Amino acid sequence: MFNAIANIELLQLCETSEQLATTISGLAGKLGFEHWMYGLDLPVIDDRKQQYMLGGYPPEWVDHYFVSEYLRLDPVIAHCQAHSTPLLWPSTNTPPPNTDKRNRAVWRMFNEAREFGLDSGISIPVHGLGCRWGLMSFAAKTPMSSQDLQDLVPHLHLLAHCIHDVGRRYAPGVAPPATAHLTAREIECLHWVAAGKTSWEIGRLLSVAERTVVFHLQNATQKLGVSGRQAAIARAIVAGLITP
Amino acid sequence: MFNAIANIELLQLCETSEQLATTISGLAGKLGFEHWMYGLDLPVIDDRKQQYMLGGYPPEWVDHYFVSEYLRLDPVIAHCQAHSTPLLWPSTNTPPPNTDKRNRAVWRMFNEAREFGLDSGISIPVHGLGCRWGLMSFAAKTPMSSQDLQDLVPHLHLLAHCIHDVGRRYAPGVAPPATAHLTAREIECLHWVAAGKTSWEIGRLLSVAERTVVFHLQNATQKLGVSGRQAAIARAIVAGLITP
DNA sequence: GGCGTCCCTGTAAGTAATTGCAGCTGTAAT
DNA sequence: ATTACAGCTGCAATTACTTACAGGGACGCC
Repeated sequence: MFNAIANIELLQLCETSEQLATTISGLAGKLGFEHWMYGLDLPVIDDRKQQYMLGGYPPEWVDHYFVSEYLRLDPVIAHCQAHSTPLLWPSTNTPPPNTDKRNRAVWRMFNEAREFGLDSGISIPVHGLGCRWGLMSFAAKTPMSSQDLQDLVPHLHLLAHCIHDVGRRYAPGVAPPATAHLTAREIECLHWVAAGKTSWEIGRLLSVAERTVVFHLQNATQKLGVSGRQAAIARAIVAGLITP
Repeated sequence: MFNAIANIELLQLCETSEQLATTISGLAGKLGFEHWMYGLDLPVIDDRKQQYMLGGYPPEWVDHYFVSEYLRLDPVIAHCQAHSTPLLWPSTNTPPPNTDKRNRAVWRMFNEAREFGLDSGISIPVHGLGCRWGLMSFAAKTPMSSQDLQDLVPHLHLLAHCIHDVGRRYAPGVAPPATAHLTAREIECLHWVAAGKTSWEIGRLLSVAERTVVFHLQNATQKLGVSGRQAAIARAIVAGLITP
């Protein structure tokens, strides 16, 4: 029904954001979804500044979403940040959960979404190099059968990740990580410095002079193309050189 | 053929590493794969120290892999670190690529793997919260048809991510991020400090006194439960609070 | 009103990082 | 054998961060 490999190749061919959006719309439509959205670098603090978004929901819903500060409430966001598994949106027939204040707000949010033309839906977390994360959502205007939706899950999940692999190329910010070739010692020093150790302490740990640690960190900082130990830590982490 | 939701639930029920391994073996076997491996926190520098591995290949192959320092050569590793899409291992009938030195080494590696009982295979990158990444591989002793393998891709991809969601709970290291509630100002300051700015510069950017920036960073550091600005940066990044 | 939280600011002493200088060893490749 | 590079070390001056003292203003909530 759905050739994954062919789709990957189709997506890889896209050379602009617009081309990608058109291709995704075609694929999503074929699967029965009128709306889709790809979001990357979603901010924890609620402003629409540095995030990258593709595709879209009805503009009225997006506006309503932001003015209502749903970003902090939305369980989809929370799930996608912390998990890797797809999340099916609550369906209409689910009864409202018990009398928790937050739960009722969430319930209201999904009901409002339906009024804006977002009925059945699924969101897939996408995580990638450099601590970047985002999500890919598919939504249908009319209810879909639970069985149909479940059959689609694996394909949508794979599709989302293929889109992610292409889409993040066009997201602004985050310069190409340019995996600099750091030596083992440099990585070691960065690792400890990211753990909060001072140069002197690292010297003890590695059985070298404090000066030597400074030296390695200096070299690492230069290779990473940044200024300052702190920026070096950030770069090393997003480049996947250290895992603190 | 394969109920994704049921599998997720099956995996979520696992309460130990061993239980998880047994469940995965069952699922992988049902799909025709004798071997599978889940690896997390793969080190860039080649030692088997802090990584977490589940399942396994023939021990002889693993030993050979490490003594040959294939970790640096393996294209699967490189792909999984930088991408989110599955990678099918080169099949037997693929002719050896042109006369590149590295390519020939890679070719030799895959051929050796076949001799150890790893014929057809697929690797799926898994990325998750906190810059952790790893991969999930499935391998069959006997060649599988290209078509069969392609049909399985979406299911294996989803399965890998479900496994990842459960498996990383048992990986050592990395304490639960414990998403501390930082204020907007604190996050803002952390963001700039991760970019290499000094307190004074951030003060200019935010139009506040240098002292105030120090104050916010102090609070943030305390909330993150670490000591030192550098450790705070690392924590904030892996917790997804900032994206530098 | 009282309480909590966030935001803001000052002084001052102590500690750590940054940057410049100069020099040493060992190993691996050409 | 020369070159290149990784690893190692010392001294010194400047800049930046850490910590502990102390304080005020604005807002929302019960």
